[in-house]
Amino acid sequence: MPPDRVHTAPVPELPEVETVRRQLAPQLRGRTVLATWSFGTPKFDQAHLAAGSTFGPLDRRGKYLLAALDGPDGERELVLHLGMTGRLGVRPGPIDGPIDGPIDGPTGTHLRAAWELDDGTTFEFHDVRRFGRLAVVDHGDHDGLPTLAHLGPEPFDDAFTPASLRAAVARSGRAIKTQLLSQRPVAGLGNIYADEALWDAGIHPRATRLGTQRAAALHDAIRRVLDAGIRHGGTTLRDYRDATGAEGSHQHRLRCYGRAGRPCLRCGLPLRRTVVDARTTTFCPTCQAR
DNA sequence: GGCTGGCCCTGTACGC
DNA sequence: TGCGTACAGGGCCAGC
Repeated sequence: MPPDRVHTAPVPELPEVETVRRQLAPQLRGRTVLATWSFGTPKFDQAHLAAGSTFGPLDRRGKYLLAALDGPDGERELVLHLGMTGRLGVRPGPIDGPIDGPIDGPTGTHLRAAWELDDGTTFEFHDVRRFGRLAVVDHGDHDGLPTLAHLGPEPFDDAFTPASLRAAVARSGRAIKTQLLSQRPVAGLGNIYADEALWDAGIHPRATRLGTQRAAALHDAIRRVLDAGIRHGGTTLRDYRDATGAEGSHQHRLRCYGRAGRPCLRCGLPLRRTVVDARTTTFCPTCQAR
C-alpha cells in the first residue's frame, strides 16, 4: 500500500484552538468594538451583535472559543468555532471588508467577520470553506449550539477520569472513534488526535466497550497527545495557522494519523486506512486488534 | 433519546 | 494545458 496521500485540511482541534486562545486573549481583553462587518450568511451575521461591547476574558470549551462581552445588552458571549479552515487574528487598521477572496495579511484569506477595536486594530475571522460559525448569546446560554450544550468534560479537568470515560462509552453502542468525535465522552478531540490517542492506547477505532485497564490507557493517551499538541503549538498539515499566522510543529510528531501504509512505530507492520463515521481513520491492525 | 445519513463548502489532486 | 470529478471533514438537522 502506498503512503497515505495527505492533501486534506485537518481542522483546528483542542491544541490548535488553545494556542490561538492564548495568543488572542491579551489582545482582545478590555477592547471595545467600534464597528463590525460580516459575510452576511446566518453562520456569521451575528457578528454585528457585538457592536458597542467590551471584550472580557477569552475562554475555551473543547474546540469552541468563548469571549465574554460586556455591553449595552448586559453580559453576553461571543462564541466562535473555527470549523475546518477558520483562522482568527488581530491586525492593525480599520475594517477592510466586504471581501470574499484572497487578501493580504497575516491571518489568512476569505474574511467572514470583523470587529474594529478601540485601539486602532481589527479582530478578524477568516474561513475559506465556511464550516466555521459564530454566535452572540447571553452569557452561558448555549441552547442554540447543541454540541456545545452537551459537551463532555475538559480533558485536563478532574471531572475527566477513566471511570467517566468508560461510563460515557458504555452509554452507547457506537464505535469508540465515533463517540470520541461526538465530543460527549471528552471535549476537544477531532480526527487527528482521536487517531493518535487510540493508537497510543492500543484500542481499535471500532471497539464499542472499554474495560477498566483500557479506559485508563485511553484516558492517559488522550491527555498525553493533547498536551503534546499544545506544547508544539498545534498541528499544521496545510491550513491551520495560529493567531500570528505561524504554523504549528506537531505534524512532525504524529505517530499514526496520515501514516497509512507506513510502518507502525511500535510493531513495524504497515498501518491501515479505513473509514469510521465517514472520517478517514488510520490504525495498526496488530497493535490495535479488536 | 439515540442513531443514521445527507448536507454545507471549497481547494487540491488526479485522470483523461 | 484544461476540464471534470472525487475527496477531505465538524456540526447540524431531518427522519426513523
